[in-house]
Amino acid sequence: MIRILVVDDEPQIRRALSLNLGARGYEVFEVATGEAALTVIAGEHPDLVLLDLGLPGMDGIMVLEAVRGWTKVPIIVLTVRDDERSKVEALEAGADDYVTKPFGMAELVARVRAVLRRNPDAVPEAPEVTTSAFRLDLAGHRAFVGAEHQEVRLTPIEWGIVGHLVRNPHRLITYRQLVTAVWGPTYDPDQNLLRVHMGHIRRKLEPNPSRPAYFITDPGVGYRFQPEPD
Amino acid sequence: MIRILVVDDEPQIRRALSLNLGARGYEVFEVATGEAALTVIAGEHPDLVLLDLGLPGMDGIMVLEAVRGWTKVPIIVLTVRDDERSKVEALEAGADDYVTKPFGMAELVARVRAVLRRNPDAVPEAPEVTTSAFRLDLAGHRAFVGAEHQEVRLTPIEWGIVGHLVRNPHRLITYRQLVTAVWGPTYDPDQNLLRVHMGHIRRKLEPNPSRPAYFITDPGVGYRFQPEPD
DNA sequence: GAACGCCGTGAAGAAGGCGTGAAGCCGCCC
DNA sequence: GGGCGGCTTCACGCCTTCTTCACGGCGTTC
Repeated sequence: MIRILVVDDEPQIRRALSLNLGARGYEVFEVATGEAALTVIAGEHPDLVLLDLGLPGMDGIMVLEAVRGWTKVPIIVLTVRDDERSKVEALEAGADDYVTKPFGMAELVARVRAVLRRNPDAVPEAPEVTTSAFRLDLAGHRAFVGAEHQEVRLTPIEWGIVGHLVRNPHRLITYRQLVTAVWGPTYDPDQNLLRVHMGHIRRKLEPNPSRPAYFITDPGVGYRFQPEPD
Repeated sequence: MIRILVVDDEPQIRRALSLNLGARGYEVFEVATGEAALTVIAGEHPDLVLLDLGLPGMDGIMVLEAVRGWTKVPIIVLTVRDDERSKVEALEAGADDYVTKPFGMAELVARVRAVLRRNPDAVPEAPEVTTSAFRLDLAGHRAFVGAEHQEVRLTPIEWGIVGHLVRNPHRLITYRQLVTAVWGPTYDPDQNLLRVHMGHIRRKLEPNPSRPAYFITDPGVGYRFQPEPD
């Protein structure tokens, strides 16, 4: 089921989009403000965002810029502004497509499909990771360790950290990248906080927590996930 | 017994379809308006819908769009309009097939069979879920618990929540997904509301409501249905 | 060898989420 | 009108989780 977030302050527009997209089999969420959009994008990981530019308070461009700091979710901008500058500004800020109101539903749906087609990896994300020590079900938030496949429970923050590392195997992830992925771009916690959580994660998943084999520290930079220990 | 809903405002057409399909062993319902069609589809869950486009008031396309928001029931459109645009419009709106009047009964029956063949999961959509603690008849909205198969009554909202969870076993469903599935994409209730309903559901279905074994909480994210406890 | 920086760990307080009982409200049926 | 069932909200207690702080280990640098 493909999940779409509609961000618009006009209820009748949200309604119309909801009905039409829902009729095409998409699961639709609606929010009216930029702030709420950020929350939902971070929490729900929708497959696509339809974003109105003319929002009260935090406007569409600000949402775009904030969001692009931590996710590549496809975003289609909807707006009444038809001038060249606005288009360039939105696309530069990271929008995937730009639709001016009023628009036909057929056109919008076609663009939605096009953008989703262009980002094929967005939907079928590999939800399972298996190593010789543990198995992670990213989508179902379940983790099993050892030969006995005993289930262990990770907390939401732990899932955030593990998920981000595991989705980028072998890649070095900096502290800041991890922090913005888990807590959002504004948060600036004690440097030690990440270490504490990593400690918890290792204790739950690593066969020998004091000698990490999968979640490797890169001193001074960040962490790295190694699918198979050397 | 495969159940077919006929939606047409002309009584003689309904009659003819009824007779012919009934003779082939299908169970046929008839309604004359789009509004009535929605009610019957929601309430009876027919296995297939024959939908006339030229309805008074709420027309066929509107019915299609409304229906596609919540069910994938196969729909064959019947109409006098033979132009390309109408066909595209109907198929885009979610129709499975398009038949122009006048049509032969043999052809229609063949198309009915073809559409049903194409949607094999539509008919045997497991309307029943059985665990060692309870049995749910999703289609009939009936629930039985314990070894004595005692019936318990769930409210509409409870059926909405349970149904959505149970149709996605093992999958983690976020709060927002559940809320949009039950109350619609606009609704943004007190976070606590879902917890209250989950409490009621657990008290009715779980053997030990204070230690849920089937309807599992994923703290900070949502809920998950586990068909068999570990 | 001492000082420093960085990392991991244990413990403890703070914060927040979750479930629950109770009460209000509303629509419906008797 | 009265009773009833269902939906929603509120307040509260519990428990998990998050966060902070202090400390020890280890390697590097001076």
